[in-house]
Amino acid sequence: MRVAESGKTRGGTKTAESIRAAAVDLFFEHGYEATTLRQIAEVVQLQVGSLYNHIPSKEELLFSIMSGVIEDLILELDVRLTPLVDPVERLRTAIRVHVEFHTHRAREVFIGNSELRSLTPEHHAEVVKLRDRYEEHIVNILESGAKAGVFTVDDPKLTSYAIVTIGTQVAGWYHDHGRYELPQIADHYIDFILRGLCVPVEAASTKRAKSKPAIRSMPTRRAE
Amino acid sequence: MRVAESGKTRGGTKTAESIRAAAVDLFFEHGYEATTLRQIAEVVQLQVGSLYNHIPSKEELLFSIMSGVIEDLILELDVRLTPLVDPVERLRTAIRVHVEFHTHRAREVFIGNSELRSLTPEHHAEVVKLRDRYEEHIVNILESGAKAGVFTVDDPKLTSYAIVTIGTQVAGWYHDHGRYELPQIADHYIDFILRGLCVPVEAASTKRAKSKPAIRSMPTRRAE
DNA sequence: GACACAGATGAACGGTCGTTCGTTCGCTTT
DNA sequence: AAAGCGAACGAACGACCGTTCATCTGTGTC
Repeated sequence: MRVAESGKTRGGTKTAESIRAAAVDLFFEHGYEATTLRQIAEVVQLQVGSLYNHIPSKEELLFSIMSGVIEDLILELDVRLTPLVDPVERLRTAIRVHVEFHTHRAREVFIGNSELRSLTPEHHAEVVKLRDRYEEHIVNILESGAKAGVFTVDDPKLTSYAIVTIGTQVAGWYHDHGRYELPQIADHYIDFILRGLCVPVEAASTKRAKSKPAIRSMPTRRAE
Repeated sequence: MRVAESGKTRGGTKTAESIRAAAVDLFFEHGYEATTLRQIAEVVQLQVGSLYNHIPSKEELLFSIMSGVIEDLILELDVRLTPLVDPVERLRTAIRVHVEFHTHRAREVFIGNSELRSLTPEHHAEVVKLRDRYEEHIVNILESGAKAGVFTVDDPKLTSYAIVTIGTQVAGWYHDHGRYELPQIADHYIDFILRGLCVPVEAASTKRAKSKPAIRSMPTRRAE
């Protein structure tokens, strides 16, 4: 899979881009409030004041990270979903994209999920709007599948919460070269969710899987 | 259901208890790092310095909140699970306890899930150990159910992640007098999860439900 | 070689932070 | 009435915060 790299989609000079990258690392590790502009400056080998040649403020830096990652996610989902029409296949792909994106961009995603309250009211509202727009995609898939009679879903919104959160939390513990391969994880949850929607999984799950046996080992430790 | 009220289980003077309560509110609303001891002092009508007659430090205050809430959760789960032997019934109850506890103690739970990195390494390790102990309970239920042949579960650990996270995120948007009743939410997710484990839900779900029709409306907005 | 200009510098600003501490207050026990 | 003591006070500590700004530097253009 190809997920757009951090920041590739948005412009920015070399320096601005490395400031952003350093901020992502530090915000992820210590949190936005606990991260100092002086720490960021040290990583990018600059004086504190020099940062302001590239960013308007600390809060704007956070906002650009948070809005950027959701925009990329929506973009990626759109691209991957466009050629598909079958609701089951669309849901399967949506889950796969969600899991893959959230693990590939885990640090940014984590920031996006935990630093909302540090935004100004205006930026807060903007990010929430983007997030809503994403969840709407999932709900739409569920509803079109329900209408087609292929999903059994009491309440699309409630169910979408479950689906999204399952995929999101993978980012919390997955890391490369861990015990689980990413496609395995995605398939595991896809099957789990499809069964939850009363889709006969054996027939639907032929795209992948079947190759590897069920895994029994555990990941070492959840991140953070 | 009766969930132990915040702090009831642990001792503490009147003042110490109101400091803890104020801290929970403020940590929840603004985050640990962004919360000032002066804010806490103002809420409990004290001078800043006086707080130190009741707490050893700001970090210890956070730690007592975080460890306390998990301890209460484990306690509650133990109490409710003890009389049950049937794996399906045990899982059903575990999910119900998880959802109910996480909504009743939403503020503390949110703090517990987001402020881990503000703890000292020692406290961090201790909280993680408690969390692991809780998840072990869920895994055990899944494994005993799998052994009994009533659950179909490829990977108990992976599946327990999904189950726990579904129940946890409810705390993020549920609020009293919202569009959803708590038992409805729990039942909805219980059925969803049981189907994911290949348990025939129609036969198993007679305990509750059937009374109200499926709901279609949405909650106003996710919290935070 | 003069000029322009983006970007780096580093000192400084006004604030706020968690924590400490000598002191005082008010209640209980003698 | 005196002594003892937990708790509140309030000023102070040193450290660090995000941000500003006048100044310098280096590179490309004419």
